[in-house]
Amino acid sequence: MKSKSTIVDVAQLAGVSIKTVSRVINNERHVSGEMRRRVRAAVETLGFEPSPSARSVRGVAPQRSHVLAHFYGDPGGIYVNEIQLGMMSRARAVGYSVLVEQIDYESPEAEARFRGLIRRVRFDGAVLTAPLTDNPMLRRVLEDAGTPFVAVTPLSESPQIPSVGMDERRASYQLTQHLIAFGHRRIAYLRGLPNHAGAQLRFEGFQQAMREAGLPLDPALIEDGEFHYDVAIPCAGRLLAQPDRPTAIMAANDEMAAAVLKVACELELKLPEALSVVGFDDIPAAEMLWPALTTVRHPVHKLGAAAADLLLTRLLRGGAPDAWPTPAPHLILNHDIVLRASTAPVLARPSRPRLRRTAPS
Amino acid sequence: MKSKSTIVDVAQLAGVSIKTVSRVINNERHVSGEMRRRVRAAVETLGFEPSPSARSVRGVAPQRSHVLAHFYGDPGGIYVNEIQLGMMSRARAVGYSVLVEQIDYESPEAEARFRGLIRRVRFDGAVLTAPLTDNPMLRRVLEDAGTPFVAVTPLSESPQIPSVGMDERRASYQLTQHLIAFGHRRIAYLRGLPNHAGAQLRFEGFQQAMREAGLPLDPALIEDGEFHYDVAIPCAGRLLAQPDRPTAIMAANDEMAAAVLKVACELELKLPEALSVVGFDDIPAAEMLWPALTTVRHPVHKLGAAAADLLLTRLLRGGAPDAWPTPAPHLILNHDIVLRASTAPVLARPSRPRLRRTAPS
DNA sequence: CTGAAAGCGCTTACAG
DNA sequence: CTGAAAGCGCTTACAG
Repeated sequence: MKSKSTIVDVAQLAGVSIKTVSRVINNERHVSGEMRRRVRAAVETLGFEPSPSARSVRGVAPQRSHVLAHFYGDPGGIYVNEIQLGMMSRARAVGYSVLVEQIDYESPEAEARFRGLIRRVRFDGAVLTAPLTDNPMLRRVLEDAGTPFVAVTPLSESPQIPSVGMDERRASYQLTQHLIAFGHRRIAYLRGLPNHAGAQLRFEGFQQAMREAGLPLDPALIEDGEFHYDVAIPCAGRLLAQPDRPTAIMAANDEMAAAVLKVACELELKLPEALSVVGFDDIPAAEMLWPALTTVRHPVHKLGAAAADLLLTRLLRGGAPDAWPTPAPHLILNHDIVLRASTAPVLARPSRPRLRRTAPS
Repeated sequence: MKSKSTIVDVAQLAGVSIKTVSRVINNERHVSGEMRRRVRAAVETLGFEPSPSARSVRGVAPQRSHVLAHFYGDPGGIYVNEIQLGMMSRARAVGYSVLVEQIDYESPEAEARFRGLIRRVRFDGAVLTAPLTDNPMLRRVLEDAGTPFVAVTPLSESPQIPSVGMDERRASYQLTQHLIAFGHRRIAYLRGLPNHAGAQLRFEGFQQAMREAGLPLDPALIEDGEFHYDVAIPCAGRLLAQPDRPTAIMAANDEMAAAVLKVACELELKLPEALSVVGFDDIPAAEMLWPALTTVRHPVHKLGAAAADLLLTRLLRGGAPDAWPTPAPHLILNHDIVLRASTAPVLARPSRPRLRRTAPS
């Protein structure tokens, strides 16, 4: 209800031409201090705000929306929120905001929806997180629109697309070594969903550490927990029901590790002496669990910030909105191994009578 | 890189005037089927898309952004994400997107920032969550801008502002009754931050149930955990170190309840026999804890959806973007009490020798 | 350094 | 039902 005045009003009040007003508004050079001052004053008293629409009718850069989008695939939970917070931490400093959108990437109408979205709400750049990062449709649509984007993924999938991630394989390798150093030899593994690039890398890190230590990879000790608590519960049950049960269980994420702890508590195992458990990510619950979970701190917040940084430096570079350098930057952020109470040296277990063998499922 | 064609191109191809094209685009009446068909065909072949900027230079409705904003104050975590998901579930069906912004409401430059935000990124409506809901500055700025907003809060703070919430007092009351029904008489309470409207209501519900049961409110059994896990740890420690320690502890949220469980596990109390614990909210960790936490399911997702609904029905009503009805709607959504393993009937405890009294801190 | 003119792509009156 | 004209608020050439 405020901005009713136009450039003409300002020009009249300042006693100059509208062109001069335009020059001042756009901070062009070749304006005398006197003129500039007069125009500024007029703008102030009238509370004049240039109409964005009118400005962009004519050529002019397609007008920045000052919005960065975050697209993600699965419900995501805390992970999504941390990425956003990381993005915001950088965005707000330069006057940008963050828009979030869950993409139903498997739906047949996904492309039409997404094209509609990109036309309707203008955003200057986008961050994609797994499992969206390797979706060809999204890439194509974003490229068509000339919207730069950054992938949050451990894999540098394309030299054209910048990405940020952590070394998931190495982290998993280190965590496995930690268990091995504690004397564990029968170590079980709970895998995640294969559509997440990290799932494969984490498993590889585990395998590598086991191999290097000369430890066997018993297929009976590998389960697929799909990254979900509920799915991991029966997996943990099977693992711990084995006659020669593992002394340690490594889960590809904290949710599944939580499932292992739950089952172990229900079996009244004494933790961590009777069973060491490790997870991955360091979700808020990790510390709250009993015992507190040893895990890898996934620098999710930093990943969001780094992705936003990449986008913003390109967007704010002024000129050349052209393209990323080739090869596009691929950032690997540091992680921490968080040692808590859920891991302990393996105990020399008194040999016990073999239980009846459970049928493999 | 697509939409290069203008209304003139379309008019030429279709062999009509630009005015006719304009009419078809805007679905005006008084256009013959023939004309309409020809124009449609031309639009199709040219891939014509009217320029939003050009349309809005002239009068025309200020142009909807099709964006709903969610403003929140504290980091928020999973709560924030659930609100967003709820909002999205309604927004996407009608072509709206969700923008999120954390507001540093205590900063002195908050107002300037917020005014900048509201001018820069256009959003058609906003959802505010605690502790932002009763912030006068935000309200004023939004009202100045004529942007409708809905508060997510258990309190109907103003007849002008629509809100959605749950009956936090009643839920807390019910949960306390559950403990009392299990025979608990010494029930401790962990309070939350007073800047959250729910904190007070939850405490009132607890007090009411205690009073009605004729149970005393021992000040030594009330601690302030500030809704945070870390802060609640020492509180729980003090509570459980008392010579005549409580048989049940009620926490104003799940995070604090998790802290109680952690301390209890460390003291090697047998749960839930030796101590019943309840929380509030039903965060994802609630189920993962040992023992699984009895709590109130806060319908956060539904609150987000309901808030978005309120906004969208007003925005989509077409005409009259005027105002909310008076009094503005105040929706109370149902909650569930989730009974899990962390509560059990009180055990007749063998009287034990009094420990040395710990000094009140 | 300053300004009068033309034009951006579309819509609003106003005629037919 | 259709169209030629004028105009939205601003910017881009082009002169002074």
